[in-house]
Amino acid sequence: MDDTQLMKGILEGCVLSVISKGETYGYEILTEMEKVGFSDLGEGTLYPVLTRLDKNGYISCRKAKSPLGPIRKYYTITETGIERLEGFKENYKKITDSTNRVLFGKE
Amino acid sequence: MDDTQLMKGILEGCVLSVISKGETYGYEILTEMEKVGFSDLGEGTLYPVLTRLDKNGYISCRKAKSPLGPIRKYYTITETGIERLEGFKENYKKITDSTNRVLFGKE
DNA sequence: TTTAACTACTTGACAATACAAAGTAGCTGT
DNA sequence: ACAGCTACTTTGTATTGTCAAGTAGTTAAA
Repeated sequence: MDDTQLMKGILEGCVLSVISKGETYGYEILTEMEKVGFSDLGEGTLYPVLTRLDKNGYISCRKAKSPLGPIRKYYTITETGIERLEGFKENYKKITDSTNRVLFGKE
Repeated sequence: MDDTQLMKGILEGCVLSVISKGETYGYEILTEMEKVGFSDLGEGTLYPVLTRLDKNGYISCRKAKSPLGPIRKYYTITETGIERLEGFKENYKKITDSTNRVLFGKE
């Protein structure tokens, strides 16, 4: 009924894209995502994505102390991650092209 | 790992959109969807969507004999379905706008 | 010093849904 | 009789976004 399903799969690509722009950590990604429009992205949504991306080898992780607050986990995109991101972008384009055609009749 | 997740939620909106253009039935929707680019959409994917849309009152159903093959179930969009489709379109735009911003840096 | 507010990450349970696979069944042409 | 097409059903599985609650460090106000 709600559109939470629309987020599926999209989120992973977006997070990977944010990380591809330079080393960053969870909390910062969270604010970055909010800035571009994913306004009510919860921590319980984001952090599992990071864990998954790490486990799949798309990003690598390093721990470091924060100047304020608890320890941070800094993430960097890997080679495989870059490939994955490219693949994702292509697929995303293909699917949204089809969708736009159906929804709005655009070419 | 694969991009099957990207379909989540999108499919429902697309199918609803196809039905909104005029009374139709499952098999025809399947070919229509393939025509616009959802090329390997299986029956086991589409039919549950139709059942769900019907159960939620977004479409209504009527059975009729087919000139060739077994009985067809013809679907029409309802008032609620039209509203749902409008809501979906808005939400879809919002999310893809955000996504495009992250992925391609577009405005 | 206690309290709140902010930073920062973790974990468990839950609901949705795309897809594969297999099955049922009617019709047509060879 | 059989293949091939039309047409819908059902069962099972894996993935993943979200909610809720918890842990924990820092700083500043009360």
